Amino acid sequence: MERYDMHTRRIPEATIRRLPAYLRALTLLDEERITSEALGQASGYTSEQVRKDLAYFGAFGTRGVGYEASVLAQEIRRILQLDHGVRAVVVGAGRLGTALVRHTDESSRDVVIEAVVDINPAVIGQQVDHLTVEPLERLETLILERDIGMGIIAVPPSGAQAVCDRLIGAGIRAILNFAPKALVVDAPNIFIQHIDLTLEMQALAYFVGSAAHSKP
Amino acid sequence: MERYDMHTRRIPEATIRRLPAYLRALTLLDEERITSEALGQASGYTSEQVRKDLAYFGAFGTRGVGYEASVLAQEIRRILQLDHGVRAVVVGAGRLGTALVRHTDESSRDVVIEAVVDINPAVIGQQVDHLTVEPLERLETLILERDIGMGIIAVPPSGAQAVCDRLIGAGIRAILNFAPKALVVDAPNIFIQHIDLTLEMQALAYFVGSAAHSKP
DNA sequence: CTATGTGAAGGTGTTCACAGCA
DNA sequence: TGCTGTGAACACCTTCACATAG
Repeated sequence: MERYDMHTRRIPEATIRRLPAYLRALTLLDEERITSEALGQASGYTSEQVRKDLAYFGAFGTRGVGYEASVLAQEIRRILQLDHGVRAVVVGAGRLGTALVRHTDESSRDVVIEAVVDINPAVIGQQVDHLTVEPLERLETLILERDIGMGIIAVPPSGAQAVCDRLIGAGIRAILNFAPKALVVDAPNIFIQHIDLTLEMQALAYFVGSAAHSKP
Repeated sequence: MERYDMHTRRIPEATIRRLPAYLRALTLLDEERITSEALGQASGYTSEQVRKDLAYFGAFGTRGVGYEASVLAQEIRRILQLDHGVRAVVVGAGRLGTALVRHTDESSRDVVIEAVVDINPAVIGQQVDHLTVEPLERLETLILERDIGMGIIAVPPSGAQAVCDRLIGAGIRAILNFAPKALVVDAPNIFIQHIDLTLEMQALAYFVGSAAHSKP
């Protein structure tokens, strides 16, 4: 018999995906206290969603008042594991890979890119921001040595599956894939997020003609 | 009284978002005929999803056989409006904006970037691939003259809302937003897709600890 | 009297299971 | 017989409505 109570239940993925938006809104607003209404407004969701999402993790708010921003932010960081430094490796130091390294250096210090690797001898040894491009062979070693938990795939589609397999083999369980390729994974408990610009734009094309509303 | 029949109903957004993946798989596989099973495999979805998605638009398949690839691909192009050229404008010619122009030039000729604009006089007039960066003031003119239906926002968060408002004012109904900012839209029938790297990575951090499966 | 926390209701999307047709 | 097309069942998510606590 399963429990379906609010607090013992597995957290919905949709909730997890909204938490970072709440965290950013809290930081930008920089208020001491905030209501679910204001937080929703700032992050692009409804007040009910905000309250329900937060309630999965306990009762952080004060009825009639709202939430204490600093407490809430720290709570969200804890839930997302951002409080104990998540380290990532970027595979592929092409245009996209280098752009990612530079991007994450200037925003979000919560997920830190610890290494960049590439298969091309011409780019190995080159400097990308504060990092030196290392050879692909060293992937597993780097993951082990630097306790890396997240892999970011920024290689051409032909190489993506092999990289994915090696990341999983090395113990990585969270992958962000920018290669325009559907990755096959048979291991359990691996979470892959795909970001595919071409697919996004083609889907958007549909709405150029017949459009509907959307949330962030 | 509303109709809930398969074929008169509004197409689910989830379906629309999978169609581009099917289209790519069809192109890559380059077979004459294909089953829902094979198509699902190649695009990362189940055969039932493939069949149900396609069935919204009619019965393209042959029972006991499968689908004719070329017919199916053309059907999907038509549904997504990719058959009559969707044109887009990129706002912001920074690192991300220029990367987008270059990216879409080399893949996907289905959505064509027709113009790049920026507010910074230092970059106006510069060449990005085959395009010349034009001044932001010309945004509305360009959209009108070149019949542009899609806007891509690649400006810093502080300027994103203003750009969004102008795009909508100029008649754009489909927007791809790369600015790390929740955009507020009150006009109806506007579709906005957000791509926010920082939020994606922070959400992924959650799964570094407790992971679950995912689909492309 | 305000804003949270949460059951209940309503929607949307996915999976199952099989009827129906080549 | 094999694979499509599709109701029905199920799971997930969002919205509503309100009891509840400060």
